[in-house]
Order: sequence, then C-alpha cells, then structure tokens
Amino acid sequence: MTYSEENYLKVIYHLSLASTKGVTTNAIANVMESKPSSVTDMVQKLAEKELVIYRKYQGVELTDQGRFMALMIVRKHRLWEVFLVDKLDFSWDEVHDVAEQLEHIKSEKLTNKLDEFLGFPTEDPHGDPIPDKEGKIAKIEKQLLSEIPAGRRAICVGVKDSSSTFLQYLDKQQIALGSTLEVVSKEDFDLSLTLRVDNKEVTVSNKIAGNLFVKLI
Amino acid sequence: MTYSEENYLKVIYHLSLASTKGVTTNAIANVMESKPSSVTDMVQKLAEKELVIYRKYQGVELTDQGRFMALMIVRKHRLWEVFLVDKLDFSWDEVHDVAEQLEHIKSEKLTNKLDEFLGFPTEDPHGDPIPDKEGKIAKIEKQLLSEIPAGRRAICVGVKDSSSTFLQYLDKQQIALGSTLEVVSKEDFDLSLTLRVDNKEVTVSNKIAGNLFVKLI
DNA sequence: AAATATTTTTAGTCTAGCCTAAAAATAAAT
DNA sequence: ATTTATTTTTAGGCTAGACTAAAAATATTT
Repeated sequence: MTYSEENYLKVIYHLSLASTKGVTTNAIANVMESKPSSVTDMVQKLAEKELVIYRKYQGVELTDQGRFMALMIVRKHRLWEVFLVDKLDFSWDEVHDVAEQLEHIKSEKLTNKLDEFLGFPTEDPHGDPIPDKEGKIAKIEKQLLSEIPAGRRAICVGVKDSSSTFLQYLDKQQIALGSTLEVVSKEDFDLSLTLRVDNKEVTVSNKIAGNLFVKLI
Repeated sequence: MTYSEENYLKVIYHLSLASTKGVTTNAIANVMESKPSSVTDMVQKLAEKELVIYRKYQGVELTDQGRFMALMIVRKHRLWEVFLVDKLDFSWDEVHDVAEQLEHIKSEKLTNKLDEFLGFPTEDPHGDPIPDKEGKIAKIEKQLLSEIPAGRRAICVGVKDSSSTFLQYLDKQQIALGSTLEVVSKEDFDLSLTLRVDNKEVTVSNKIAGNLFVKLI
C-alpha cells in the first residue's frame, strides 16, 4: 500500500460515513484537492486490488478489506493525536497535520504498543472514536448542540469540524471537551444560542452550534 | 525535501564519516541497494539544490546546509529509537525499520517536544550520539573491543554494526550497553577474546570484538 | 606508455501519480 | 422527450525516481 492509496482509502471511508450511496468521483476529488480524472485512475487501481467496488459513473464503496485498511489508518491517526496532546503537550488544534503523516507509519507492533502506552483510549482529542485493533468502534451517543432546546444542559463531547480556526474559537470561548453547557435561550431569527459556560454567558451562532457535539444531561 | 532526497542525504552523511574524500557513486548505490546511474541522477539534483558539492567522477561532499539536514534526519531517527525502547518496550534489535520511517516525519515542534519528553537523551539504544537541535553532537570517547589488550576492563558503550543478528547475538551472550567486560585473554592465532561478563567467561571472535565499542575503566 | 579493467555518466525506458482537454454518460430543465 | 448542463471517463502528457545498455572517464596492469 502506497501513501497515496492509503489516503484515498481514508477519504473514501470518511465520505462513505456521510452517505449510504456510493462515494462519487467529484466528492473524492474535492476532499483530496485533486482532479476527478486522477480519482478515476486511482479508484480503478483500488478496485483491481479489491479494496473498493467500482461501477463506472456510480461511485465507489469499500470492500470489507478496504474498510478494514481504512479503519487501521484512522486508528493510527487518532492514536497519534492522543499521543501528541497527552504526552507531548500539543494543543488540539495543532495535531492534525502531524497525525496526517504519522498515520502512514507501517508497524502493527508500534500501533498496538502505542495504544497500550496511551491506556487504550477510546476517543481522540476532538471526541472522535478510535477503532480497536479489530477495527471495532465504540458507538458514542451524541447530538449537535444546534438540536438542543432552550433550558437543557449538556456536556460537550466532540467537534464535527476540527479545523484550527474553529478549535481556536472554542478555546477563546473557554469551551473544551467535558465542559457543561446550558442552553439559556435560542433566537428564532438566526437560530443563535445563548449558553451558560462556567457561569459566564456566551452567544454562539447556529453555524457554531452545528459543529459541536454534546450529550444531554 | 522528498523522502528519497532525505535518504540520499542521510546515506551520504554516514559514508562521509568513514572517509575524508568525496563519497563515491558506487558506495552510495551499494548502501541504498540501487544502481550507480540512479545515484548520479539524484546527486546532480541535490547539487542543484546546493545540498552537496558534486564534481563528475570525483564523488560528492555535503555542504553545510546538506550536512545540517542530514543531521536533523539522524537526530529524528535516534530520538524515535529511544522512544521505542524506553517508552514502548521495543528491544534494541527491533527499532531500526520503524525509526527508518519515523525519521521522515516533518515537524520541528514534534522533534523538539519528543526530545524533551525523552529527557534530552544524548545517545540512542545502540550507543550512537544524538545531534541536538543545532546539529551538535557530543563526542563520545570509545574504542573497539578488539583493540583492548588482555587484562584490561572496559564498559560496553555501543555497537558498530546494529543489524538484528548481531544485536541478538549480544543478547544471547548477555552483553548489553553498560555491561562491564574484562578481557581475560587474547588468542594469537585468530585474535579471538575470552571475556569475563557477569562472572561468566565467554569467548568472542575478532569479528564480534571489532563491532563492539567500549570505554576502558 | 599502452592496454585492460573498473567506475561513472549519459541516453533512453518504465511506472506511479498527477494533470488537461475531449468524449461519453448521466442528470436536470424546458 | 428533447435539449442543456453536469459529472465522469478516456486519451494523451508530464515529472520523480527508478532502471538498462552504451559511452566516457579514471584506475590498474603489464
């Protein structure tokens, strides 16, 4: 498996979570910042290796083998993120690019020893679940903050967007994983929310609330 | 810098330690398990980038910039080896291949945080010195066991060959870094040595003794 | 010093992974 | 149901980094 093939599998995996149908050439090209024609080439190669099922003009789906490989890459990515934050004191908005490189290191032993060293974490610093060595993912119950009605309280458990601009915004508002948020009120006009966090009131837009995962309490 | 360019720089660095003259095309090709013609190509490319000085038929030398880059790769390689052994419980004969991959991860912050996390080690698990962030290497005084006369005692401080077969041989003889070795006798015929290690006598060939670095005590 | 052997470079191929431009298939709109 | 727009694929190129085979330079013998 080349570096590039691994990236394709990973992207197809992430896109296939969002839709039940086949993942389209265009969707892959957008995420990879490449061209649809390049995607067609690679997808045909992956199909020959039986990592994806490809039907012309219909998009691709992962085979069991392909999904497992994608899960192992996601596993490595998220374990390394935990390492960077927990052991090396990186902040949660700095880890992505480095983990993007580390996820390609090939050594099952390394991955599993790292997992052990970190205490078998089940979630990465953004609240995303970490597949175990069999590829199993512990289901996390969560909903978007934007779906919580006024008056309810919830704990912040994850982010949908993990871009550094969004994460830094949350830092500025002192919202972190584990923070308790009370939805004080919801504005009908723009669906913005007023929250109580650490006894301070903060107003966040609907866009923000639509990128924050919470668990009702 | 590509993965491949980094590997060339690293190999040229290691070869240039062994000889004062330019590093030859053939020597590089042998280490890289590639062909001399491929080396010529790459070396010309590195020369254009001013990482090496290249004179046709005369071999190459690293420029200051090239040497620094090579040192940073060696630094990463050795730091990761320490990580694998000290934190993840790898044995010293298992780390090379994984470190060979990890050395290419590009993040100064990661390298320096890792260095700190490990307690700023000065040597890797094979006794090789770790360059600091400026590229400085602490000079380690050491000599080959084969040069020690009978009757003297020395501490094992490093290995010249770090192939897993050699390292596993040392494990079997219970010789580790830090072990105290007493040269009981030296055979004139084949230059083999009889050593006392942990109150046990062991005989090692001249080839073994020529790959073990020690410090007299 | 000339002849031979070795090393190194050049010239021309090949593959992976990308690209552009054009053709073909599918989807949307009238 | 055509026409138009969009998406996807095909065809043909390009570059990095490897290769082989042949030519050129250097080293070694005699």
